[in-house]
Amino acid sequence: MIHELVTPLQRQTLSGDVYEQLKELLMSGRMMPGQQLSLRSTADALKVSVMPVREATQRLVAEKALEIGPGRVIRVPMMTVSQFREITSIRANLEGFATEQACPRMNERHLDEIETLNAAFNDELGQDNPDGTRLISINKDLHFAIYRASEMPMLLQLIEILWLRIGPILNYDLRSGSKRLEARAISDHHTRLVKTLSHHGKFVKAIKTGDMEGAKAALKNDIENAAEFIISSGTLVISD
Amino acid sequence: MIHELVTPLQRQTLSGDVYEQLKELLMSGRMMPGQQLSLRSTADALKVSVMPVREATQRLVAEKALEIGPGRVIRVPMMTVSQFREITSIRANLEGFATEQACPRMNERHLDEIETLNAAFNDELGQDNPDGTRLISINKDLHFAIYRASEMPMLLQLIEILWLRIGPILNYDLRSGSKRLEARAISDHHTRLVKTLSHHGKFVKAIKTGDMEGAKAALKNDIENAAEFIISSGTLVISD
DNA sequence: ATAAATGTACTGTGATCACATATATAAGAT
DNA sequence: ATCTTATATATGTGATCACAGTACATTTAT
Repeated sequence: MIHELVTPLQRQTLSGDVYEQLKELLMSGRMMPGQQLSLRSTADALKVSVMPVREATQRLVAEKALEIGPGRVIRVPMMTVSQFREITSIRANLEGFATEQACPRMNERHLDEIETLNAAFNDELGQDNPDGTRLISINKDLHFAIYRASEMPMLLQLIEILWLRIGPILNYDLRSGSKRLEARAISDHHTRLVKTLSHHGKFVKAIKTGDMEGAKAALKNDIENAAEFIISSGTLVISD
Repeated sequence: MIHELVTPLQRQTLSGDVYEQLKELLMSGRMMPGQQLSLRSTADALKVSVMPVREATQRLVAEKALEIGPGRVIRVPMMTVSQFREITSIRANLEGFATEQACPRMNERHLDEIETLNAAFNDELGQDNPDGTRLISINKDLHFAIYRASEMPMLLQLIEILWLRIGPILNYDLRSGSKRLEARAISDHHTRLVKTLSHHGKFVKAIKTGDMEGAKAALKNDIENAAEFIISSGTLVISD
């Protein structure tokens, strides 16, 4: 029978689709901090009514992935250094906890997935001109593959909220950095990025050998080094 | 001119007000797990249009404080034992972290506020018939007074999401418990509750003396004992 | 008497219109 | 030329209507 072959095609709500799209835009850094977005224009761009866009944006505002400025303008939030430090601190704790919970629950499928992602990451890293956006995308998938092994959906949701907030920062830095620095500095930029991100090697290794404490330590190193890199690059707002 | 005398009346959005109201209803346990709510009826009850109620409920659904069941019915979620255990585990970690961060930032004002709340809590506890709802309310204020001292608004928001989910469970147990048990068992019920909640004594004491590790330990004790009490009371869903 | 069909009253979702307000543009006066 | 004022444009918010479902009771046919 056909009925059992085709996808149930249970159509999500339009609001949900719009939310997912905007979320992806934010996490992949296609929107830069401070950028405004209007309900009607994005509704036109997405070929939907304003209604779904309203609900999606309101949800993102609730998650602090967007904010309403003076005059009720909707924009992607700027981030101060202290705010960034706070999130980094929370991440080190929460994602460390997730790693700790994930380790004893690791099975073959998890390890295969992680290994594949790690290989893809190193492949991209070996290219002459590594695609920063792609690196960050794989980076995200790698982290969440580990956290998902903890079998704690609620914990995962909390971590996602944090990533949603730092997503724009990560990629904005990456993109604006390429333009801001002259050619010479760019390679330096990349060198530092590579050095920062390559901590994953130790991280993944620790995960695979079941070294829980080692994995936690490597993860915190990863998070804090990346944060230090972002802060020193000067893309954040100084005022508090 | 009158204009400068009257309250600025900068009215928040109606959606925001409705959200706050529903949030309060949920956290104070006025709605029981499984209870449905319709947009139009609650809109009528609140004397507003369905529009604000829609946005408020959607936000609560996003925070998993409400859920959409089959037929797209909106209801306050049931909670399985494993889900409850997960949240308890996350809470012990996250609120422990908040306490750790709060301790070195404690000043006189914080300590005064905490002391006042602690006194109110013990007063209510000393009554013949302690008001369970009030106890839980003070309990919540006490915890958040401490967490707020951490000066980490983002961390606070994450913890609030967790409390929003367990709020209904806490109070539902308290209310249905009084009816479910016969008179004799009720006093036993209360005795256990008192014993469980009175861990606060040690908790507050540790906070005031700046004993960070002691405070963390007392807090985890508090959370885990309360959780054990809830689980053993049998109000949670067994199926997973 | 039982079961199938139908109707009715709900549900959330999406589109469209009305409104108050803020921002930018342009016209006017000094 | 510059500052003020007025108009126009665009913004989010809220209300209302239309629609596609679902649950349940009533009715009808077997």
